[in-house]
Amino acid sequence: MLNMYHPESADSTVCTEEPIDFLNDDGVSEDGYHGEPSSTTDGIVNENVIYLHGLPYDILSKDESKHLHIYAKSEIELGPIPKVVPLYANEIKATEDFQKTAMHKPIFSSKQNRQNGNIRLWQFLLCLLTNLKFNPSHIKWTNRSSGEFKILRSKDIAHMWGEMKNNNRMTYEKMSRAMRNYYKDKILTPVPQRLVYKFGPMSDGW
DNA sequence: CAGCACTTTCCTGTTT
DNA sequence: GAAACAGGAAAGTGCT
Repeated sequence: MLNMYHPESADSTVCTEEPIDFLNDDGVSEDGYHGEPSSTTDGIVNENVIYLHGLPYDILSKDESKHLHIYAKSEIELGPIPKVVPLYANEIKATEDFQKTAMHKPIFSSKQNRQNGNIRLWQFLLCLLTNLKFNPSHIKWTNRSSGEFKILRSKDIAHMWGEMKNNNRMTYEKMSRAMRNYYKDKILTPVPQRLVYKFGPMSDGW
């Protein structure tokens, strides 16, 4: 997978008005880029979509000078999404500097999140959302700017959560109960659609 | 060991 | 009927 963008132009508010140019350092092949991304870095998923900071952008066109013209989908805004994210749940656990590199730091700095060093369920979900290994195949934003997301592969995600906690008895039934506990504290807010949740005012980092 | 935060487990009932 | 959703209640886990 190729890194396709200039960090200095991709960092903040790419977006809705003007097309942004991205240079392909290795050249753009005639047949485009297909198939699954093979690394944690952002890049072109297929001829129509590029990921930046874990978020999808439509590729409008590419020109002879190896520039891509992209637009964010209308509901998407670029936030402070980390560039470096872990690939797998067990890798998250094994990575000692997870808190420094994988997650945006406000997630771990707010008051209600620093009781202990364990990752919380909502942080785990946010991590999956910022990782193109799982977004959009397992979990995806349904409204990026409002923090609304949908779980697509409930069994797999529950299993990964269990893996994370060394608990092979975890199910979506039980994981979703833990998610509903968040409603009271406004870490998540309910959305009246199956498998759709939304980050609330007491969560951050998204 | 105690107390606390955060689940996890179980359960009954409801909704999609 | 299966899969999700809703919460109450109690037990378990990891930390300070």
